[in-house]
Amino acid sequence: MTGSVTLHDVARRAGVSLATASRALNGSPNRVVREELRERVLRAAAELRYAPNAHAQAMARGRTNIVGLSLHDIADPYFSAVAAGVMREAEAHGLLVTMASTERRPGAETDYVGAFRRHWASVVIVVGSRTDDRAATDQLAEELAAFEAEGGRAVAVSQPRLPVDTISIDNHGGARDLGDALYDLGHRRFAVLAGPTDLLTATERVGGFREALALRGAQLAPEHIVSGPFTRDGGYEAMRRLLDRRPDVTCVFAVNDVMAVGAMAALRDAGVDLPAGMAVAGFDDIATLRDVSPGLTTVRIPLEEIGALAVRLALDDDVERPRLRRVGGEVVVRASTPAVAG
Amino acid sequence: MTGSVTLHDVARRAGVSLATASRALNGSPNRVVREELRERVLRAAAELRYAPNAHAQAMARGRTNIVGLSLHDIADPYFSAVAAGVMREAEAHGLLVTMASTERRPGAETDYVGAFRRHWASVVIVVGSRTDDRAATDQLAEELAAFEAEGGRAVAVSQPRLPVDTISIDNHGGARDLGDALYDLGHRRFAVLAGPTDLLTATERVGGFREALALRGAQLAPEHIVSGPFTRDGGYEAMRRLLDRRPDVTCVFAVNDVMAVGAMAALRDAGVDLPAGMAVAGFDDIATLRDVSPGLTTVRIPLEEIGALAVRLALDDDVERPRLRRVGGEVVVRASTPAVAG
DNA sequence: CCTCCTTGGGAAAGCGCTTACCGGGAACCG
DNA sequence: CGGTTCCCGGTAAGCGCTTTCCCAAGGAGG
Repeated sequence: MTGSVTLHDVARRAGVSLATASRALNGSPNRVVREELRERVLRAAAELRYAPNAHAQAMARGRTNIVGLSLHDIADPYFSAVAAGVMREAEAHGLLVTMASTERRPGAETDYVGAFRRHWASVVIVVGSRTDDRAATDQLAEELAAFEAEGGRAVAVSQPRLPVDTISIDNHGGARDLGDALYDLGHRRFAVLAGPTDLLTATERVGGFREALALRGAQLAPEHIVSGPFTRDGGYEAMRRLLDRRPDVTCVFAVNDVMAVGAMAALRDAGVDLPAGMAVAGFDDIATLRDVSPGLTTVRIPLEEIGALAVRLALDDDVERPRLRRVGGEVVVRASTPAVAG
Repeated sequence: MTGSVTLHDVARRAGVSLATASRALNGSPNRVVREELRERVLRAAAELRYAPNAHAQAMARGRTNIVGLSLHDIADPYFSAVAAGVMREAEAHGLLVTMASTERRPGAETDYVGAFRRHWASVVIVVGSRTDDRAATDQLAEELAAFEAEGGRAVAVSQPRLPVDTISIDNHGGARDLGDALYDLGHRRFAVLAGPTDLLTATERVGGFREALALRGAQLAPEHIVSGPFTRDGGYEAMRRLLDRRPDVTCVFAVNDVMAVGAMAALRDAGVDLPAGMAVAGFDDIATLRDVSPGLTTVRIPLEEIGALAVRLALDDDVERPRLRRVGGEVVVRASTPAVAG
């Protein structure tokens, strides 16, 4: 950028040296600037609309106020909720958030963490969950370790096996509780729209649900488990494939709300009456979807709070690290899963 | 950050000077580095896991690859869709997005643009629309002008009166078309949930809708226009207040989808049958809400495309500026607005 | 064999800031 | 009244990189 006003200009206009100008503007520790000079400097800065160069400050100070945030897709309400929490908390601490969307491209997290390293981010938050690609996870772990070795602080959300502070959503427990609740409503024959098989978030939810059913002796046949992307269309397609198998079930658990809504659309298109013809449950309790009709039974996850927690974890300097925080969910029963006769 | 590997380390390990190391890594223009040295440098860099310091590069080069994005609330699907477009396009150009959420706090945009200026962002995108606070707008205009004077490029979305490239959504025309479509379905007596009165996006939509009705001679009494925040709860509350007035209307236009969904919830809670008891229309065609039931009639706005366009506008160097791009919407009629007998 | 050009590496000057460190003057003490 | 402290402003050394400028070496041409 050309022509920007520098501290040099301010100092000259105020008739003081660079050092004094800097001290006047930053109020340097145990160092006083005479009130008169201070005011002269502040006035000059205001008159010139001086804006300190963040890069120069970063170089001189050796640190920044940047939070790097990597997530799968900001348009997905799950991630945008977490991002909102991160941004709210970051703002409260005077931090600026630099965000990168991996679009689920393998290895993208690692690239972005690298970018954040180059920018000397003081905090990096990685939100995601891929379980299959071991090599990619190892690379990410290595990059994060390098980042922390340089003095940065990293937090992973829903991404285990990383050598940093981790926030883990209790997908297993939430799905188990949901399974129990659905059983208690009288359902016995279930199907699951299982999401992507390589996403831990998805497989944990399937696992918890299966466990609940197994304990109660309810049915969940392998052919009643259909996988598919974590999207609306993924839910729609998975539901279609399930319907093709003419399953003898009364209740479908889609492992996230977005898929559940797609599934409901597929059911409607197939002429199934909702909720009477089929009970549908989701997971996450996405705010935007709280008013779908019939109201979607789901597991509420405090997504914004998780984002905020990630920032707080990164900022407090606890001695023993890495730490693991588990965040639980709460079953919310709505109209989409009516009680049925046992 | 301490302990990070610097170019100096790489140069020493490769047995060359800083200059050569830099040239080898960047492939400087009209300047050749002998292949053998080049390889030595690259190998050394890889072995040391060298990551160039972005701030040092910014200082030396006088520019950055940062896009600053300011919006109202990333958790709102309208803004997260635009943000997704910005990020996708930015990524394609090797840019990093730094994002700030104003939470609708007055003057926050100006603060954030200031922060982006300090970071020498090469592009700043402001998404928003506040019409009342003239002083705040002027300050923002001044800040953006200063930013562009320093060589940056700014783009405003839905925010007129700013001395920079602007993308304007045709709210008026979209709402007009929607009004026409609803009229053609047989509706004659309308109400509007008008959104915040200080948001241009909202008032333009009301204006366009009113114009369509006026032209056709349909009714839109002032007491049938209720304002409220652009949120789900805003829609719910506005609808409640409207119902208290026992309006004699067959169709409600909520000026965005999120409000429309809240309104539908309020109608259901009031025992109104949907869509038979009341037609409801929205605006935006939020992707996440495309499967609400009954399907919401709305005006589709290409939000992601608008985000991407903002980046492209900022990057191409057209001579004549500032430019104005108008983006239109398209009416999508779904089940929430059934035809009625004239 | 000498001069002129080309090739390509290195030294060093910044980019804009922070922060030791230095030093002059005033205040205070014996 | 000289010496010791403070107090507070200035000088300058970096932070890690890019890039201009200089210069040595080798090849071509006379």
